[in-house]
Amino acid sequence: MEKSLLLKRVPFFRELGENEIAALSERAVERTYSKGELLFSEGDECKGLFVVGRGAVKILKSSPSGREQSLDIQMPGTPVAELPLFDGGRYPATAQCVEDSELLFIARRDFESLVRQHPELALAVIRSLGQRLRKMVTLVEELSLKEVSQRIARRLVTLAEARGRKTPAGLEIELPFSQQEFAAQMGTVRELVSRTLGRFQSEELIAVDGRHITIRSFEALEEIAAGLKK
Amino acid sequence: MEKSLLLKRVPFFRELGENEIAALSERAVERTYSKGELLFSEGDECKGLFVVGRGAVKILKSSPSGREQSLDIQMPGTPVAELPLFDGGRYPATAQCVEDSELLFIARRDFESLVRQHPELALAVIRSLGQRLRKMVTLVEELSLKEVSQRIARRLVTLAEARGRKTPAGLEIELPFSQQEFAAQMGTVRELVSRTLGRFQSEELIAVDGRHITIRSFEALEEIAAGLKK
DNA sequence: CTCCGTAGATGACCCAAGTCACGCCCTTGT
DNA sequence: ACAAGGGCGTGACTTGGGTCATCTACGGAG
Repeated sequence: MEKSLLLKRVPFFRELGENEIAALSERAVERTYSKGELLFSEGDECKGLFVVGRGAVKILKSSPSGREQSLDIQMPGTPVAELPLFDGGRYPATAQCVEDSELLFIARRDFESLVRQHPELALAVIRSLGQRLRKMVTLVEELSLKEVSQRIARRLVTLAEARGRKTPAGLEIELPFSQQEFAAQMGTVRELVSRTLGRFQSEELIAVDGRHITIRSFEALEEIAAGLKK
Repeated sequence: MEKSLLLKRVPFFRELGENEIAALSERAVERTYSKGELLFSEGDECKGLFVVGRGAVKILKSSPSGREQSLDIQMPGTPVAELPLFDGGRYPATAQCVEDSELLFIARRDFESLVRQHPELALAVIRSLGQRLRKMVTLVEELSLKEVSQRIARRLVTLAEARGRKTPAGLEIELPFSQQEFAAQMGTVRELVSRTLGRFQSEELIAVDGRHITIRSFEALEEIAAGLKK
């Protein structure tokens, strides 16, 4: 059984010993979803905790007119929905698989009794909520106070820092998602992303080839992100 | 000494017994600030936890151009800055007194040792972080997917629900802050707030008299907030 | 009483960004 | 091989909302 292997990868559960992990993986149920399927919808009652094993899960808000704001994308090893699990409320947003995915599901009561036995777990939950809160604060700041081109520049910069490969031509990065998805993360629409990347390219700040982007002037992007330059 | 009285009012510390409260209030330092003073700035290192005793503290982000996005306003009895206290990071935003205020300050190490002795406190922290996170998610949704008039209508509705007084003319509410501040909370500017309230008034949905607002058609406001109507 | 300083109202203007429409390319499935 | 659909590039247009500049009303200080 590899459930326990997955559980051990979750930063969340690092504090637990072998036997707790084993006990937990007894209780955990494996579920598979295909791309596009919903784990739950905003407003649903929270039945338990999900942990991403394979694939990816997007947390999102959507408007009646069909626009979508992505709040976060959970990759393998991350928990989904620890917030409502704790405060007993409903899911504040919708969760959708963006690829075919395998998840572990841990029923609410199982998780609760686990926390009672291991209060240290609460600290891990705090860390996790804290991270999310910081992300949301940053997002609010960008949506409210920054222009779209600034947000895009900022994103390119952070992507480059996180996983850029150095080459003679510059830092190379791979966009990990479609422009549509990129736009949803930045609170704008596909067209603007396309246009802005085009503009950056014509100004020779970047070179675009499909989802493959070479950064030719990291500094200029940083200035745009900071609002010092257009 | 009334420090302990204040501490007992904090939902946060409800779990503590008499002696812990007493011990904590020994350690807590009273500080007074005048209107406009900063408690700390975004990016500062976190020295400890504040608890609002009197007055009010605004948590905000601001842009170089001078615009301001208010994230939250803390009233008496609420803690400020429990997030960086826990994850050890820096303050994610700035805190400013919006009135002359008295606060308690609890040094980081004191709080930490308290949590070690009383792990239940962690659950209280989780509740508090959770609330904030929910607020931020809602804010992101509004900034990204709703128009300004929708946000304003929604706010009037929630204010009315929370503290509206029924009168023959309709529900009456008192705006608890200036239009400037109101705008900062909704991610817009003063002028738009003024104009929108004016429009609502001319459409006879509300009657405005200074900060005193009478809601004449609650339903219409709800429809606007939901985006069903302009 | 008068003088500021702050809060609010309002009109004129401008522009970022969202919408619509279309065309192109590439992949996938039949 | 072809059709169908998804992802992307682009031009044209509209508009919400932010900026600027006044003007007025009110309230406190001197």
